[in-house]
Amino acid sequence: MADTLSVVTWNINSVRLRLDQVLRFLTEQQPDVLCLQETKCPNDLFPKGAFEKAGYRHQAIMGMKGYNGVAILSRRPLEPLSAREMCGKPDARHIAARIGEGAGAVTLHNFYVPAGGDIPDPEANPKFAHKLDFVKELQVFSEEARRTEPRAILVGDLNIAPLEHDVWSHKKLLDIVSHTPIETNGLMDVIAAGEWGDAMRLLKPEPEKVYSWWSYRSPDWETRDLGRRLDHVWLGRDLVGGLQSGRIFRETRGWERPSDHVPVRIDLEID
DNA sequence: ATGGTGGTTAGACCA
Repeated sequence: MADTLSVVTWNINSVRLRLDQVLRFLTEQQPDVLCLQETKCPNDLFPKGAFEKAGYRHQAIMGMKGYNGVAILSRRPLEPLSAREMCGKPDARHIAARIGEGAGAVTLHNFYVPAGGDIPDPEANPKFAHKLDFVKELQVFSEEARRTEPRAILVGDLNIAPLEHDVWSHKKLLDIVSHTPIETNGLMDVIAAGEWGDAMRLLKPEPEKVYSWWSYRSPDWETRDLGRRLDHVWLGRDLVGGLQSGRIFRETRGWERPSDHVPVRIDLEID
């Protein structure tokens, strides 16, 4: 019998400040699973009860004070898996869970890759060096996942727009952190190592422009449309064939006091 | 070449 799983990834940039927006989105769209990044919320202050009331009783959270933070909210039972300390730092950039049981189970990984600062030089900018180290570690992780977790899904704010049409101007952004060749090549190596299927690009191949983020610093984001695709859903090789549909909820960027990222959703047949 | 905006949390730090 066909079982469809809907998964959304959304960098919310403070889950407490935008709790009403998350609840509105969940009420309207009712995805099975919502993966959040940049919750900026210690675990003991996470608004668990509000999400439970909305039907998302099953939660795996990994937060810290002030920065970063990831969470998985689910209407289906989930088994929390151990969160990884990427680059040896306990900085709440990964969480994982298993959803479903037996042969139909999938493993879901939610990552928040470091943004990397402004200067695209690892010698001059330790934040960029950290980002490159993180991507290398993601490659090692993906090789392992390909061998041991073929029914895996990797989502998150990866802070890299890997393809030419993942940004508003490929040429103008080649020196801009998130689209430099060292980052985009690194991310393509991660995809190759995991044999991941890039779900949104399977549905909307190049040269269609696809964005999930618009800077706060650009006024008239909607008309100028200087976006980038920083948020990703990747499917392990045993899941790619089940991909049904996807959507990017661009309209949430126009909500009052929005996140600079918008939700990205995929619907997937898992058995 | 620069500065533009936003969140956390109380002066920077991060995006």
